This record gives sequence, C-alpha cells and structure tokens, in this order.
Amino acid sequence: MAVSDGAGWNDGEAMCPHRLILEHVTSRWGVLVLIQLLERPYRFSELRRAIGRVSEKMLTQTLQTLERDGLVHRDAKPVIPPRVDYSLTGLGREAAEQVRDLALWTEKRTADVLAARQAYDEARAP
Amino acid sequence: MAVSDGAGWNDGEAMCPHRLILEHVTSRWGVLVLIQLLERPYRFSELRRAIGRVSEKMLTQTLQTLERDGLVHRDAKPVIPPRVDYSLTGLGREAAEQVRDLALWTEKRTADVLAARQAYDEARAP
DNA sequence: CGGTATCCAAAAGGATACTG
DNA sequence: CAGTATCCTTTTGGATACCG
Repeated sequence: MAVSDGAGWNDGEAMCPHRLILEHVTSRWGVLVLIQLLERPYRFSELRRAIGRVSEKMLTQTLQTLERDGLVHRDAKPVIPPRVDYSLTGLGREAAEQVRDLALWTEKRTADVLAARQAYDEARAP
Repeated sequence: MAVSDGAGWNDGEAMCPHRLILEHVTSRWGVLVLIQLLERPYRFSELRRAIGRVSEKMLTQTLQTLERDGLVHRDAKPVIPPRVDYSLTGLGREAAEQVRDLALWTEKRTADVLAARQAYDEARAP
C-alpha cells in the first residue's frame, strides 16, 4: 500500500497540535464546509452541491477530519436509502465564525488585492 | 517542462478570486508568515529560522505570493551582502490579525479537540 | 545573504467502480 | 444516498547546486 491513499490527512509527523488543528480548519475544503454549515445542517450530497467542484473523496475526508476534531457532528439515520446530516458542534461554530469572518474580509478586499497584483505584474513585465 | 516547478501557486483555473485569496492567506506557510510579521519586520533568513522547518523554496514562494497580493512589503537593500526585509502592508495587517485570532483560538481549544479525537478513536477501536 | 533552477519524493486530489 | 476501495494524475514540497 502506498501509505497515503484514501486515508485522509497523514498527520503522523511531530508537529505542535494546534498547528495541525489550524491546518484542518484552514484547509481548502475545511474552510468551505465550516462556512456552509454555519448557515444550517446539510446532507452529504447537498453539501457537495453547495460547495461545488469537490470530489466525494475529499468531502468525505474533510468531514471525517472535522468530525474527529469535534467540530462537526455527524447524524446518520438508519433508513433506506441512507440519510446523513452534518452540523456544527459548539466548538465547530466558534471556529466557523472566525473562518467566515476571514472569508468576508477577503471578499471585501478582493478589489484591493486584484489592484495590487496588477501593479506587481506590470512592474515586472514591461 | 512539468508546468508547475518552481513557480509557486498555479492559480490558472477558473475560481472566484476571493477563494483564491483566502487560500493564499490560509496556506500552510502563509498563515505562519503573516503571524510572524505581525510582531515586527523580519529578514529572509530570520523569518526562516523563526518559522522553522520551512524550505527556502517554500518561503520564497509564499512571500512572493503574499507580496503580489499586496499583503507583504519587500524591501531589498542594494548592499553586499544582500539584505531584504519583509513587513506587512496595511492590507496584510488586517489579514494577519484575523489569522492570528484564529491561531489563538486553536491554541485555546487544543485540549477540547484532543479530547474529542480520543473519544472518536476509542469509539471505533474497541 | 537571498535568492533561482532543477530534480525527485510525497502528498493531495480526482475518476471510476462497487457496496449496504 | 452515502459512502469505500482502487487507480491514476497533479500539485506540493524538500534537497541540492548554483548565481549576483
């Protein structure tokens, strides 16, 4: 086995725990999942559609990591067809609110960043 | 050429700009650079030592991306040996403060997350 | 010192097929 | 529907060598 297929984050290294938590929270899909769940609970496929362009695999991995960290609650109803709802825990809501604030900030400042990029690029491609 | 060596983020895709900015700010090394520079300006090697375990390549890439986004200011003094100081711009400081708050939150909640993980693991490894 | 360029290993991520 | 398992591609990241 190639050690890192299908298992999610590897996290086996010696890194301070809080850096690791920060990486889970700020990870590409973690950010989007947390922000989305801030609105309301979501089912798996619903979440997938809401976020867009995320593969099942990555969404599953992300949700499992966040659940393990105690940020997301997974509620699997024993029905056919299966139904699983994901929601934020109290801890998750705290994290999600901060992440959302950061996301709102980037939206608000997008124009400034884009202008800075243009200036940067023009300065070195004459 | 393998298209993506030595150049930094590829960012060529069609993604909403603010998601991209968020990824730069929350990237593995971006987070740490922003937090460190919040304290004071740093020189390249100084920053490398302060962060620890970051390669020259990744630090260079991260700094260039943040500079291009207008978050970090690069001040290269024309002396021998070269001396380059990095500091936050006004925009960068706004981002850095939010990122730092998130990092402080993870530190404060580390124990809770660790406990959640243990409960999670014990529940499925009997 | 503060980088670039190159090469290579490791990890992330996606497509597909399959299952309860 | 909500996953798992597998295979494969792309991206990330580090080591090394070199340059102004």
